[in-house]
Amino acid sequence: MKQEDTRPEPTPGPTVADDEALGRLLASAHFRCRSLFDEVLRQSGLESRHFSVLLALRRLGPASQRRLIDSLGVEKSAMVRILDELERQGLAERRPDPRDRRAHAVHLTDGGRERLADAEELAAGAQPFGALTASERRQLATLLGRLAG
Amino acid sequence: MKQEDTRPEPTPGPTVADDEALGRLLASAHFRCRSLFDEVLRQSGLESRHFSVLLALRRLGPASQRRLIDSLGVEKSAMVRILDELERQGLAERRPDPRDRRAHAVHLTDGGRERLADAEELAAGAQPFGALTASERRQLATLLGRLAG
DNA sequence: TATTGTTATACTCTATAACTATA
DNA sequence: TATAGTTATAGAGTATAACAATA
Repeated sequence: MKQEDTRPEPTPGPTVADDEALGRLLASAHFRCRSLFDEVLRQSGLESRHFSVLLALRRLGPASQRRLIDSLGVEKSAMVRILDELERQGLAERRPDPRDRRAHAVHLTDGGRERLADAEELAAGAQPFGALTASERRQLATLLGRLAG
Repeated sequence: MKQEDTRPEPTPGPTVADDEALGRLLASAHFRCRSLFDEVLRQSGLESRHFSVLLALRRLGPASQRRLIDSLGVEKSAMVRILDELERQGLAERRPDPRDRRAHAVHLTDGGRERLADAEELAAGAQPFGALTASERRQLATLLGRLAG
């Protein structure tokens, strides 16, 4: 029979209630961050989701929807809608991919590039993480990266 | 005329693209955390939002909807729906508040208390922040707290 | 058979406004 | 006038399944 250890735990260990509170904090920070972005971007006719896709297109160059989806972690049906909206505004184009006739090569248009530059200037004023120093932002990115795994 | 400083900035300063990437990380961590919670809680017939309110009721004791709203940061119309669902399952009750006839005193029922205990046991298995040590969790809470302001 | 993209549906969360009954 | 709560609506997000065209 094992001996009972009656000493209190050295570190109490996180309770479920702690996890729940941290989860709410996560939600609140997320929504606040996005609403700050959206508020500032509104003047450019874009929202966060468009901005993210335009940035990805500039970063990756012409890319299939599949590649954008994997790169941004967006649902494929959501990506269809976002690209519809970007095309309607003339900011991106779906062109045929000569190497795979199922796929589209999504291109950033000149207009899209300009609009992105404008949006970037606006977004610089959003400062959604302005409460944190550069080092703290890196800390946060590391911690969140481990969670998003 | 001011002299041009041609030295590179010591710390490059966060770009808008960095902020955008961090925002996506925040979103992804948030949704992953909630889906882990919901998945594990499903067996108890509760979802995260119910769990949060039940925890708050146990923590605060009988409380007005206004108090729950302020305590959890939920919209008042959302709180109405959550309490409707909890009442329908017999887990909480809206009773008249003798001191303010506009307000309800929301009570946790015995059934609610039991269901909460069951849900807590289930939720302990969710480990939404299991990738982090206790100290990292505290770090994360501090950083997010500054963002949620 | 698997993959790319499309369409449709459902549910959650936020946000807002209009409304009631009280204070 | 302001507050507590209700109802309704709109918009964003996730998630899923079914489908067409192509690999």
